[in-house]
Amino acid sequence: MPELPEVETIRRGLEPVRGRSIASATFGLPRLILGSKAGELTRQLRGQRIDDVLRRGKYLVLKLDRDILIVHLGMTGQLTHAPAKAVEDPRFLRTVTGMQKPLGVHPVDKHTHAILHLDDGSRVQFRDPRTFGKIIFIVGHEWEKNPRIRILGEEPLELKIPAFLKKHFPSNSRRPVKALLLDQSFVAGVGNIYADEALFASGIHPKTLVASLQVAETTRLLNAVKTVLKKGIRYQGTTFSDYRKPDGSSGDNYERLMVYGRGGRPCRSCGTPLVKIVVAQRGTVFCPRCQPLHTGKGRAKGSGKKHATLKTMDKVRRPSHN
DNA sequence: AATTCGCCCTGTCGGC
DNA sequence: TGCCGACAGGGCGAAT
Repeated sequence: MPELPEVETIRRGLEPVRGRSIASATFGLPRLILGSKAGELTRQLRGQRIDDVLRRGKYLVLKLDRDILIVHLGMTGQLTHAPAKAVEDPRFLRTVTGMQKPLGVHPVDKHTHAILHLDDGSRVQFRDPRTFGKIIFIVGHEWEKNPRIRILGEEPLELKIPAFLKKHFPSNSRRPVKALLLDQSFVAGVGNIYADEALFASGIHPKTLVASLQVAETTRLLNAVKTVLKKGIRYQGTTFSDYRKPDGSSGDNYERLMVYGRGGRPCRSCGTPLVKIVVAQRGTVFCPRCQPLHTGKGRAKGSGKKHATLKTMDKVRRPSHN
């Protein structure tokens, strides 16, 4: 599933379309389009220049000279940029794990739901077999007011941790911490892969209740979020089935993952078999030894030393109102 | 109010 | 070989 590192990699790969104009556009599946209708959208986009390619969370934002086109890749969305003389590569369609990288972009097939024909003869193609993706058209440039964008939390790579924790950490929440990481209104762009990776990297069990997290742990966790996202970007994203870069090739991060997709296999750190469970309705892999579960009760008492949770810190700072 | 659940969708895979 | 159910999961709206 394309998460922040995959969308960022796609954004960077689409740099060459900056300054190009949309000569024509075609759309399939109407239900993937929000803010306009297929036929109308073709007319609205024609002639517009692509001034910038931005990213917010898992959303890719095309800034046009008059309007905004936002793409969300859902589960299996792919955006490829086919040069004018692109060779369509049938191998693109094969499951990718362990295979060679494709040589060209995907063929236009029944899963290709949008094509932007640019003025240099190249094409931007949107393909999405499971159709969880969305194409959002926004008239004018005020895209950040869109409800789906407005509710997003901060960009994890930009936030300053201590200030962020004070302001945005739900210290009373009874949710498991993994659910919080997946909540796009907390931080924007973390999905199932990088949530599991960040929890492993910080040694935190995915079912740990948010309210019982200690300050040191939340700090470690957010640092880990940053680290695993940056690593994902460095290796140009995680391909385990559908994700591709705009040139059609696969990302290199899959083989570098510590836990995601490795249930039952030995922990790369301690050798203990990794365990797969369900948390927040999502498959979740963790190491029972590196990520032990502490309950809210036992932890602060057991050792002689007290560890402050954000909640208890809050109480020190300002007395409770109830 | 906070949290969980059900649903959307289709390719792939294991079992028989 | 072919059929079939289980599974994958981001995000939204409904239910609890």
